[in-house]
Amino acid sequence: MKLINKDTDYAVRALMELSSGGDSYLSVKSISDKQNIPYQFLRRVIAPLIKKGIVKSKEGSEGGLKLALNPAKIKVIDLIKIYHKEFKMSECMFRGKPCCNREGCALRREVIRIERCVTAEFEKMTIKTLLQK
Amino acid sequence: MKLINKDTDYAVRALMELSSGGDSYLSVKSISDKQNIPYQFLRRVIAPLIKKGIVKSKEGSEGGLKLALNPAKIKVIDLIKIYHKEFKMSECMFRGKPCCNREGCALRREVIRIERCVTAEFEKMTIKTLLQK
DNA sequence: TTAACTGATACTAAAATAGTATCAGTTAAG
DNA sequence: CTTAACTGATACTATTTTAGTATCAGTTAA
Repeated sequence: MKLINKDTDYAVRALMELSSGGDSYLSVKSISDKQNIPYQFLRRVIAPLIKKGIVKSKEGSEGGLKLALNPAKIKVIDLIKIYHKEFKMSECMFRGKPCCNREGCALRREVIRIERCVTAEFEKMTIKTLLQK
Repeated sequence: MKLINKDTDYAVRALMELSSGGDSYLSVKSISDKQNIPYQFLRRVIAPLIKKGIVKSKEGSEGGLKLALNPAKIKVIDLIKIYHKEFKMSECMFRGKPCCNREGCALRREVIRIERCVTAEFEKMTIKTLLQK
């Protein structure tokens, strides 16, 4: 029943940390220390952000991370989608099989409506808007 | 990432079935057949509904279930709460320990706001409103 | 008496979630 | 030219949640 899992939570916090880091490279270690995030976990969380071009990395000593995008361009909905694969609260699926009741399901139609509203909220939410609060 | 789990889904469908059953007792077996719900699972799902006074049961042969409340009085939010214990999408907890970042967490504040909106929607939704769609 | 029911609960399996460990390769500085 | 401080990649474990099954007991109408 959680909209946000640890991956998304840690990603958001790391990105907020990077936002305040200016143009210099910050090491994953320093972020994990400051934000109290398990180091190895954070490294795994950050990997897809680098692949997606949200974060830039520099290898080697004195290396680290910095933002590749403006904080205003980094939407929370995109982060959620990265760590959930499919952002679908109404996906009545289990072991690949869609629920047999799908088509006529009144509850499902309502959940889809609510989901659209939640998605819209996370669409508006960016690292920048979070920093402003 | 699901707002509704199988327990809630099955409970809603069983309650809709009971709504159209008038004042007679319907057996769990007949509901599970009609709605394609695993029988033993459905029995376990229904147990708390009986305890909470949402459904009335009659034991023995020719026994079964019927609604104890008007469909308009049965809120989906209450069902969700029954099967999730705590309806809290923003509960940054793991193994009983609250996340150390709780107080200053901008993301959490926003998720709480969104949660209030989702809760309000499920508060308005009843078995009756679902039957009308 | 028995078949059709509910009450209660213990069990298993799979998936999601959270966290750890370890291999390798890169780079700046001494 | 070595070494310490980094990232890249991935394999592993543990815990919790979710979904489903099995079984023993008691109740009641025919």
